[in-house]
Amino acid sequence: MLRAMKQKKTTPTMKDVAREAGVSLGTVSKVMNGIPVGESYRARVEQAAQRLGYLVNNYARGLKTNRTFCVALLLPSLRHPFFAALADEVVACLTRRGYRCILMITNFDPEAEHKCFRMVQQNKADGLIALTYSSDLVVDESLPIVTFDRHFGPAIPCVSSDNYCGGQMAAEKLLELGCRRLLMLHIGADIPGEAHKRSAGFGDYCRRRGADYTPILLQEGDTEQPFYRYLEEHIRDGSADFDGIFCSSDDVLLRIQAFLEQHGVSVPGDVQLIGYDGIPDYATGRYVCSTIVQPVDRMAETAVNILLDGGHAAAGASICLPVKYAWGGTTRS
Amino acid sequence: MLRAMKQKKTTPTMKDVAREAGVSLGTVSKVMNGIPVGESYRARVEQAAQRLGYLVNNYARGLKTNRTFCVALLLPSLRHPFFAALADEVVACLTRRGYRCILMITNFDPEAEHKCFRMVQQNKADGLIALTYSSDLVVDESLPIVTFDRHFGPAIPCVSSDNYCGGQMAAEKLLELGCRRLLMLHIGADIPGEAHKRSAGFGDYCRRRGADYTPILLQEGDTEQPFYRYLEEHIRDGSADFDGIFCSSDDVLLRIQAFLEQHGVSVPGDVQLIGYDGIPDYATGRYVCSTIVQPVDRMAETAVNILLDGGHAAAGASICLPVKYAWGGTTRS
DNA sequence: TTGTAAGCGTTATCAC
DNA sequence: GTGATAACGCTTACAA
Repeated sequence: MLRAMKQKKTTPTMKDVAREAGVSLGTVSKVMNGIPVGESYRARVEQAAQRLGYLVNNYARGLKTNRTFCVALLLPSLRHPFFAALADEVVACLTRRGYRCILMITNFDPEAEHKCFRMVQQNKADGLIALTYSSDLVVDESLPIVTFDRHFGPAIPCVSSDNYCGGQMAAEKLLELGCRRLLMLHIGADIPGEAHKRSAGFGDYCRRRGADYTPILLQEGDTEQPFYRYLEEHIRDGSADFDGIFCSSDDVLLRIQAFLEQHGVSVPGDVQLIGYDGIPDYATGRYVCSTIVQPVDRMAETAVNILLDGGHAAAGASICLPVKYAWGGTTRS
Repeated sequence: MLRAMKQKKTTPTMKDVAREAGVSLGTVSKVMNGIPVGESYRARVEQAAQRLGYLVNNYARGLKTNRTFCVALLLPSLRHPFFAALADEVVACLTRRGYRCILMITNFDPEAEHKCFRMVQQNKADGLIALTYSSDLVVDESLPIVTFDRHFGPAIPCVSSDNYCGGQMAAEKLLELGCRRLLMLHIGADIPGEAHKRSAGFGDYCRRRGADYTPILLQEGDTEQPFYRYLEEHIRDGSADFDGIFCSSDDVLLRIQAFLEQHGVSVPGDVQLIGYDGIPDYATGRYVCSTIVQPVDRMAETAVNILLDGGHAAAGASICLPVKYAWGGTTRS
């Protein structure tokens, strides 16, 4: 197989296919786009394309059509399994629908978030799915956006798990399991989003049932020190003033659990714990603690569907997806 | 604020900026690309761009220049923290260098991988970073590629942690900690990549030291049943025939540990365990087990650098980055 | 230096 | 139904 002269390393274009197939440019375009065309023509074009290894150039197409089949996903990090799972599912949904995903990681940095917004527009992504903590999301109105857990005004749909209901479920479960003095440990309660509804649901339920409960609310970015201080002050010789705790997320729970056990309090013997998120452990596939499970897959799918189908029609729609309680060892069964 | 007639929702183009600034198209282009231009012109163009909220259209630019500042990342999944961490770091590196990242998830499906390769070319990504299990990677020669852990011929650079050395370190450590009858549990040993060197290093070290060791090698995709069967057969009344195990990854270790404890064998009291990967637990920030730590950040950075700078120069370069041992509770300290 | 114009690879609007 | 042809928004010789 001699190939003496270095082929000009130029990928084949529609023009090449047209020449190869002996048809015109427009015809090739039609074939590539599934637009009806004479059967014999279609065959010749497809063969020619095959022979040449032709693939349509998405950049050229995007320039013409203003559709890039590309959606940007903005997340704070991938180090947290909840975010990772979300990304995994979003990419899967987008792929199924023939879209690509540009992944952007902000590390919780508002400036990085703004840079990303700019990049998204510049890159002509067809839409943006964002889970962000910055309070001001400034981006062109014409760009379809869907957020997770965060409200940016009525024009921007937000999908989340049913945090309020989840909070209620946690309270209900703890009471049902015999807890009488409840604690609620919430970090990130200042964010004007969905997540703070977890504590609202929990509190409302307790109040309605006349249950004894103490909320400790911390701001996003705070240290969890106040939690530990409180626990310390309310534990005497391995016996605690409380017997049930609802934590605003599983990772908080895990740290609290370690702290309790370290102080001679047994879980779930003395104190029962329920968290929020419900991402299975990667090694065992089991939940790491008793928890309110967010339907990550449905959240991802819903976000993608709203973004792609809803257009601006679904604007203002705030979707809460149902959660469920799952046992994971930190409550009695 | 009256805005009776719906503005034509068209984003400003260079032409608009040129008109607004009273200069020519080419001048605007030069300004946007940092090419020297009269100071007064530059100022006027920049102001005009600002006023109009102009951003250069990357798709049009890419069409002209054949550079998209976009790199594709191909991973099997994001549900495994090692992959997630890798993705996190790769995106961070790319972002620092002004690149975007198209994330593709294959779920270990070879067909999905092939689809992705096609997409990458079609999308005119500037390069591809891939961690794949399919044995035949078919993709245009002109597309720069870097792999993790996997050799695809001399033309494609591969970055990995120093698996061989890691295997040796594990053996050395276990012997140093007093283990005398070692076990090596490896899954995925059939893949012609880097990871199988973990067991090679372990085995070689044991042999050189005349240490007693038993390897159990499983293929990728196999069930881990043979591991458990072996363990079962070699445990009598909570005492085991072995006192040290090297697992090919942390998640295998975690399952083995659970199994042992379930059978009355204490870790690290009776048996000490060392894994591979070393991704910290997201809740505590600590390693979930004693392990050989892969330098995820350096691996990501190296891959990105080779891809972006090395061009085809670094072709064939196989980079092994140094690992380290870290204690995580499954060995004696 | 700055302006002009020819493409880059598509799609879409026309006459044919 | 098929084939020219004019955009799409930009870069880049090249001319002024």
